[in-house]
Amino acid sequence: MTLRAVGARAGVSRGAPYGHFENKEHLLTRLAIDTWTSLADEVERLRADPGCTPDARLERAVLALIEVGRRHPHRYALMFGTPADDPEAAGSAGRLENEFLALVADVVGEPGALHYGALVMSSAHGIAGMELSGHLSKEKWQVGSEELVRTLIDAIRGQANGLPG
Amino acid sequence: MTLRAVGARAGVSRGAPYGHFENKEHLLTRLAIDTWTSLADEVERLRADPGCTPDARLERAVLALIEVGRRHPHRYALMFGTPADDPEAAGSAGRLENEFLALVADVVGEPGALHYGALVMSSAHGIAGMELSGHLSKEKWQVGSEELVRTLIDAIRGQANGLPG
DNA sequence: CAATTTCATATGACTGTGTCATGTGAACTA
DNA sequence: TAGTTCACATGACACAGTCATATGAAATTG
Repeated sequence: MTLRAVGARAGVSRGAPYGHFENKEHLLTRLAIDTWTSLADEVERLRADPGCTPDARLERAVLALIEVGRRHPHRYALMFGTPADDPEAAGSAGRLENEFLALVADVVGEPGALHYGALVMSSAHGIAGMELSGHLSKEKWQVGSEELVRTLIDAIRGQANGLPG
Repeated sequence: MTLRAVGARAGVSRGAPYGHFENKEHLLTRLAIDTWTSLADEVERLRADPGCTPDARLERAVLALIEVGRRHPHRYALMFGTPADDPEAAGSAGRLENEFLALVADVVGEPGALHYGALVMSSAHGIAGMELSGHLSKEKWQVGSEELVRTLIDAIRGQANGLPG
């Protein structure tokens, strides 16, 4: 997305955004932060929903992340493309990570939650990325993202419960 | 990387690459293909090494993918950023995917190899991506990529062997 | 050896994009 | 009414991707 395109869509000139943002990267960082925050809000609501098992809640959270990639690929790329050294970006990303951490802890227990949380977060991001880039073709692998998420959660639950410590 | 920078490094002018590549995207696609191919070669050699267990071989293959991300972040981004609709790119990517598939089959058995292969490939990509974007800070998660890879492989092996079908 | 074709590259021009200095008009304020 | 503020437009600059054209060296051909 070019700044001219942003301007055109908003009906203003190309230089107008520079009154509100220091440069293009700052504008993009703002978009990334908003996306992180909105997704964190969604997962937070979802985590408060008592109407399903911890497994199902975690699954829906992971699918929510993947859905952002499907619906807003550019925004999704910004989330993980924006350097994490911006404090506000790191904060909003951390909020989502903490939501995932809590959901994972409900599935695998508190010890090891960080461990499996990192794996779930990374795998979710990887599934989204593979699907986005077209490298997760159903024709090739005969599975879709939804089944992968299911398999992932089953695997870590089994691993965590079967081999404590 | 701009084409002018490519030219400067090669000691030629900015337009010189256009005698060899149709446009910038084609040049970058070529880089992506070379990276896919080189990694597939490396994993193929690794797979022929009889000196370690199937687990260890798969682990080293995943780490090889992550290592590309560490050493050549731009090339890594090109691999999964280049649209997979280019036939040659799809072919070279498919070669690496098949190497992974074979390695995974040695660990979890033939049935379910596609299933777990897709998960391993996606998770590996996700771990690499999280590390690259700085979202896998050891301070936050208290784990590094190496341990995540270990955990991932343990989890899918346990899952595949414990619950057949 | 001379003429010709081929080929990689240089050069200059055009477009599009990020950026900024400056100007302008409207809304708000004293 | 005059001054301040604020968002935006305008025009300019630099740079990147692209292409048409020119040049000069190497290879080929007679």
